[in-house]
Amino acid sequence: MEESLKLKNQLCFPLYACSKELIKRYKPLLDKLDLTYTQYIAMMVLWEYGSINVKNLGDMLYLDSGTLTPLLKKLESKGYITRNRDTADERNLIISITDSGKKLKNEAMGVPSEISKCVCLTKEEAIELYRLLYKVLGKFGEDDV
Amino acid sequence: MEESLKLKNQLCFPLYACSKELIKRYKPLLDKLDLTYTQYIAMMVLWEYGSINVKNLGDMLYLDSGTLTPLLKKLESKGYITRNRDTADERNLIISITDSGKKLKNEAMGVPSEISKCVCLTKEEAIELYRLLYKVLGKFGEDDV
DNA sequence: TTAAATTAAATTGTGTACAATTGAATTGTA
DNA sequence: TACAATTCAATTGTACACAATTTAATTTAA
Repeated sequence: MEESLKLKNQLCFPLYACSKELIKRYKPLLDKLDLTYTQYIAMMVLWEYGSINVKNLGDMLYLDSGTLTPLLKKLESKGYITRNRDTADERNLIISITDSGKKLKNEAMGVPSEISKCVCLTKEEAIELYRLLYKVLGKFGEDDV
Repeated sequence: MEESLKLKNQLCFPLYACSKELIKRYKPLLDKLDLTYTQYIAMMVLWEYGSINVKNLGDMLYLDSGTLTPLLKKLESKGYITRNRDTADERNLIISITDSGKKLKNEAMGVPSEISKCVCLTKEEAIELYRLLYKVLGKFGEDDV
């Protein structure tokens, strides 16, 4: 049989499966913070930068407004962020972290180390995997999709 | 600032982003076959095995019945598969490929090579990425989630 | 300087994903 | 052999994910 269309010969499939399975490992940890994985990566950007508009947040997370708009409204309803139009350019919506959102960071502090326990790679392998993923991602950034 | 919660220091994020971005590259190719990515990987299993029950298909694709049931009904409505209870054990639903589903394979033949053009890795890097992804996935298979 | 083009967020519609539950069929065991 | 436990697919409910479109604001160019 022709090999090229077999599941085991694809690169995308383990990428897709691995991503989903690892995200499942976040669930019990993030449940304690009342966050989903997507909400968590949005909060990570806000913990680092404090505020950002939806466009730039979307560029960072590889998500569009169709995904972010409802997600950010949910984070707003939880009290972790505020959503305000940029007075200098009313097209932009500026997302800012609240005090409550900042406090959440302390509770999230243990998450990365818990997750790293799920990944059975040597330090060197993890670094190589990281490098290869960003190499593939980098090429995508250059293309206009 | 504490580094551990920065987006750029996570392994899961590039995994998640890379998976999504690569799947986007499938879209124009799969649109021609009237398949989504998830439908495509289900068809790949059927092109190889001809028929399989939902449980085993789900184990292979890391998907549960909540995802597969509607997806398989859609593939059935397109005429690519049939869905029949196993007479030996009525709990099992057996998915079988139709002639129309088999013909679709010819049209899909060019997809893997088109996709490999999107991945700017050397042969050796692609092999290493594949190995690392399956190493991480393998560990998940051992755990009971 | 105003009409066309561009940009940003929101909206709409379709299709996953998955946790939790349900219900039917089968299996294990007292 | 009944009945409890298990297994499998389907269902329910929530949350993305993204293409395509819409609307409003801003920028560009004739």
